[in-house]
Amino acid sequence: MKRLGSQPDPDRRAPTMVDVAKLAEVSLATVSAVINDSAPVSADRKKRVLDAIRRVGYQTNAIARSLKTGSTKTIGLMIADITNPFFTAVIHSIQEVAYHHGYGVMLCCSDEDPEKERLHLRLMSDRMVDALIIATAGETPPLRALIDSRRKPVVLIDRLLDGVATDAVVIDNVAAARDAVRYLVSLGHRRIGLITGKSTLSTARERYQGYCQALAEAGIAIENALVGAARFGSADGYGAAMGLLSLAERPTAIFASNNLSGIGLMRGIKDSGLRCPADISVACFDDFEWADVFEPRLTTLVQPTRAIGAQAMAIVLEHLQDGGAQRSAARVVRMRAQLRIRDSCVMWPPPPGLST
Amino acid sequence: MKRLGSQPDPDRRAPTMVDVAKLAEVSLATVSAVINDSAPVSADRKKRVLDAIRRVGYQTNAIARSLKTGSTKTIGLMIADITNPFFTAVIHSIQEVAYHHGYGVMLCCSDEDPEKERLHLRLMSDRMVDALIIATAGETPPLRALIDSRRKPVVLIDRLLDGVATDAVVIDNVAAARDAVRYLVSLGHRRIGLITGKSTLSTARERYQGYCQALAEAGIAIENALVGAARFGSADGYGAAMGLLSLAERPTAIFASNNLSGIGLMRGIKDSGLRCPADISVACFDDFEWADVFEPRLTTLVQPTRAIGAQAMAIVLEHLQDGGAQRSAARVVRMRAQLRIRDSCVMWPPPPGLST
DNA sequence: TTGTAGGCGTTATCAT
DNA sequence: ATGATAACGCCTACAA
Repeated sequence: MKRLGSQPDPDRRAPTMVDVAKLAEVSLATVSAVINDSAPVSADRKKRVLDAIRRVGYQTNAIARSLKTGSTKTIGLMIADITNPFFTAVIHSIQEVAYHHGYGVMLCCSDEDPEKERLHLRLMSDRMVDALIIATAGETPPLRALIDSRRKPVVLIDRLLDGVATDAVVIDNVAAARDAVRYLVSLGHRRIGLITGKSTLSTARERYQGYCQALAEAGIAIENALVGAARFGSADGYGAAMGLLSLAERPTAIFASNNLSGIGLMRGIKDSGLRCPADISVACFDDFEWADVFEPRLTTLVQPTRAIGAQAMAIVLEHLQDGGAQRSAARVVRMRAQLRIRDSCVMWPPPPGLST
Repeated sequence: MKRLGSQPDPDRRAPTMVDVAKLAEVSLATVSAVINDSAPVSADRKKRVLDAIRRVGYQTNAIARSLKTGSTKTIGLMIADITNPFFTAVIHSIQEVAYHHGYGVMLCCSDEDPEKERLHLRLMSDRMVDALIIATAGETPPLRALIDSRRKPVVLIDRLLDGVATDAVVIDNVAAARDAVRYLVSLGHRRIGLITGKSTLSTARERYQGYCQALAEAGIAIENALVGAARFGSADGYGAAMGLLSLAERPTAIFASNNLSGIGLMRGIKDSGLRCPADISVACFDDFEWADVFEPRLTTLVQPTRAIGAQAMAIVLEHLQDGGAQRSAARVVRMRAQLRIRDSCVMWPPPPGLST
């Protein structure tokens, strides 16, 4: 079937610099010079070029430019779980400063699956992103190879990788978890449960460490039965919570070491017919918009999401501007999370005469 | 300062096809043929090429490929508010199917700002994305121009644009809002408040319409005082809620027409010393993971986020595969949202003898 | 089956 | 100040 001549041509070639050059009656080099302001051009010709650009509707072809310059002006962002408001906030911040500096962001979600991460890494690498910011789902050989090749800046966020020489921005997880558990202890709790994440994740390990430290300080022995393994997902969190809650000697407080497991925990408490905080106190990692609008208002550890993203981008930009100058030793920036005390933790044992 | 010879070369050139060809002692064309499987190659030479690829660590340079083929295999995704779990879920779904078909996703957040949207549009357009999926912050001339140029597929999601000839996938907002308000009416409510979004957004307008329809059906006059204007943000929602709640004759139920304004509403109720649902019933648009783990469990309108994303990508892929065949008339796919009844709405007036 | 050569749209180096 | 012209890395007729 023939194409109808009258319809708005769906696929005419996009105008290029040569179209502009022809119309303006100047050389290609001149057009390039005015576009990039890379060489002096007489006012007269400059105006002609600018006019021509407008007339033909010329737009830079960033692909061609990238091929020539070797820079795509886009950074790759790999996130383990885009469903998690913590990451969402970080993405937002990264995308904002990236754009502000003329960079685009290519997003990939590994869904906490190292295999998917591997594949996505390849996709972004092929597309020649200038740098990568990664919240990894767990180390893979290709990731390590990528970092070791030192061909492009890689900055890790949120999760660290052991013995990998690259920059990173994370929070002080042991201090954060310690703060939360210390607080629980200060309220009188002695049987404090923990819901952890996969031990392949540095965050999970560090938070576990913080939990142990706080307990040790208080002279409380750690009981394995009180730490429930989940994988930073709400379904897992639920399972772990149910385990903890059905213990013969139930914990009086539980610390959920990320926000999704916090959901699972709250759901578990509800399904067990228990009430928070009357029957059990809860603190959890990561703050979110809803944390204070329902009952109980949740006590959380709030992470500086905006700063994490901004810092990661700052490091990336620094590398990109140094143009691959010999980078100094890998540096890991540690930020602090802050305990936001609300209503989900109460004294234990409950003071007499307190209504539920 | 000289570069030290011993350090791991930070910026050696990435290997290209010619490096592979040399090592394998074949021609460039042969290498290309095996990489793209675009022509028959003898087993012997194929093996040599594959080996060489591995040995030099060759990776396709998608930029160069794109320049030649005219396709970047990446789709641009513009989202109005990445902080909103609804969009987050849609992004997730889009990115998943995109990846599954070998496409990358370039993400931009307009933050509900048409001006930012304009700028980001340009950024993605320059980078030659193959298609665009847009949850627009409001129409701008460049967006309309982009669509009218018909140079690349554009599919709108969530929000429609008046009189714009392009595909879209949205939900039936009037039906959804009508369902929610009908439900409130069926519970006995007559003074039902509404928190709307910016009237430049089709979703806000349609949801308002649904609200009006349900009221009309029930023979209830609509009172302007009962509809609070917000802009789909939680702070605005809070303001609007406070207005509604301080009315001399307070509504007995409020419908928040998106999730962020729902937060604001719940916060407002709390700050007013009111309780939900005892003092006031609440229903709101968009479901989210936390909606049922706190008190009260929220009654919401759940959107088929996964399907929305998948459908949008399906349309995009269809266009991309047709290779710009004359596309039929713009088609808008309407999906249904579903009312999920939980505990935040109760009968009015309250039956006697009901404890709070 | 394999190789040669031209071009995708830019940028950048060189003469002029 | 301006204009040819050669890359950038890949794909693809076309020729051998």
